[in-house]
Amino acid sequence: MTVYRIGEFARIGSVSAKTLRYYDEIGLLKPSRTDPQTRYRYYAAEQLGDLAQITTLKDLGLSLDEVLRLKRCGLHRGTLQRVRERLVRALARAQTSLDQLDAVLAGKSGTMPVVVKQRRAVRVASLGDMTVGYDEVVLAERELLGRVPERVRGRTRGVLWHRCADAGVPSGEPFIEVRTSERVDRALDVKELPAVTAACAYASDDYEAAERAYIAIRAWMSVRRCSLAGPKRELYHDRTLEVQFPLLV
Amino acid sequence: MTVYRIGEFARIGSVSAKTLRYYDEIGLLKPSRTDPQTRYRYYAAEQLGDLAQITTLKDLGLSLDEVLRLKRCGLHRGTLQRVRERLVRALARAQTSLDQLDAVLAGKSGTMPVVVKQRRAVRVASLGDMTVGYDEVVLAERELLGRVPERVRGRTRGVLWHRCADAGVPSGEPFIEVRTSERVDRALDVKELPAVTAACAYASDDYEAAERAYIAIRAWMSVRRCSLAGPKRELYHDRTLEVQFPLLV
DNA sequence: ACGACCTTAACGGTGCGTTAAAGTTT
DNA sequence: CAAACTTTAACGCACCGTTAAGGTCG
Repeated sequence: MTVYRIGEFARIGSVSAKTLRYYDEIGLLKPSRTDPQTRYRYYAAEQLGDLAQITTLKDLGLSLDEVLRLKRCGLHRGTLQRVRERLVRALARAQTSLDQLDAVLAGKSGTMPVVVKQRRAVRVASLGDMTVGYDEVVLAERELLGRVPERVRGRTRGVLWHRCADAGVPSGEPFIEVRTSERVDRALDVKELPAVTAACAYASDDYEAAERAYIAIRAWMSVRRCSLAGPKRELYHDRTLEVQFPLLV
Repeated sequence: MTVYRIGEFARIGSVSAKTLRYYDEIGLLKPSRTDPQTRYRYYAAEQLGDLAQITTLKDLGLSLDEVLRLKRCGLHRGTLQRVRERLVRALARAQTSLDQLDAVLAGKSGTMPVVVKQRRAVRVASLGDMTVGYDEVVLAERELLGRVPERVRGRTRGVLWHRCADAGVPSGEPFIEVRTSERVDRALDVKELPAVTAACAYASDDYEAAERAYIAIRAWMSVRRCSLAGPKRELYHDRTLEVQFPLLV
């Protein structure tokens, strides 16, 4: 019986000696014999197959821990299915990232960052659904602020756009967060802004920047091939505007 | 000017407070103000855009270090190209891994592990090109061994298959590694086995196992859509057989 | 006896998550 | 005053790469 010391076995198996020591340590691949005197590890040729098994599974994206469990329990169908799902997700992610990046490289660098965020539901007060021009929305905002005293306000406020400027007369509904514990002016409409997954971009509080944010999100969505799931939102964080496009899950 | 403490800024930006502290620590995103007394971090709303920038780049697969460099040097074309290449590779890898896994899930689990290895060039001696039947190869091996004394031999030996059994009469050429420093029987053919990238599988030294290894590699190659680049090799590691199919880069 | 090998031990790197103990703000 | 926040510090994670200081093999 020929045996191999760690270095040669590593060369044949195309891994490092350190890797083999590590696999020994975690019980993934024990040398067929270890000299108790010198602690030298000796491997048998048959273990090349085991090592190949490990490296292929690892290359498929399994963690060493999963490989270990598979080794103990036999090749389990369910585990492989889970791995498959991970791979599918990784594939999709890589694909959209690539499309995304290509869009950035193609469009002359004028793009703004777009991020996906989960937003929780928020209890808000508004003047009720209203169709108005752009300027009227600004006035409505002011009126709303006047009707909601400081101690009732949350920190979130903004506008729900039921219809955008590009579809004729814009229709916006200013809102402001209110604390759940507080009573509010009965003339106001109090409702729950539903939780959403949204594509978001940030802009300083001028018209041009906001326009660029809208363009960026639309471009982003066309690359991702996803569609709108509700009225767009604008949120004011101090003087910074957060534009949100709700997405279908 | 409204300012945000780390917790709220983190919630708005959809990251953890710990992440923000880390970004501060590595100089990626410093809070607009830090109270020197309490060391509390205070963020400004405008920084939401910077944070979004960071998270999008990170989601594209850049390391924080790369994001940092981009921030310092401006969005550099070359860097984005490198990222693109990484993404393309990741995509290809995920795709083939998935195909690979699906093949395993489809074929009734009888598959053997196949791994890709780089093999260095090896100086070998052989009896020269020969067309022979399977049994004759075994005899030729014995003769070759007889002609190469122990002290000249390397550890690698095996057979080059110039033509396989499935293409009529098999044609194999046994070889054995020889040390570069030594002279060899002048009747023998001494040459360099070129370095290759090969798909490898391991089998115990019986005919059936070897056959399964061949089948496994062929299936693997058809999934990967890659083709053969030279004669197949069989290497003996003690009583274990390593089957190698050289691949086009 | 020499060089090429092997051993253990310890630190490093990524990008934070997760306590823990203590101070701050509302 | 208590609750909800913040701070630093330190360890942990996966998977080894990389020294360093010392024994072993051919």
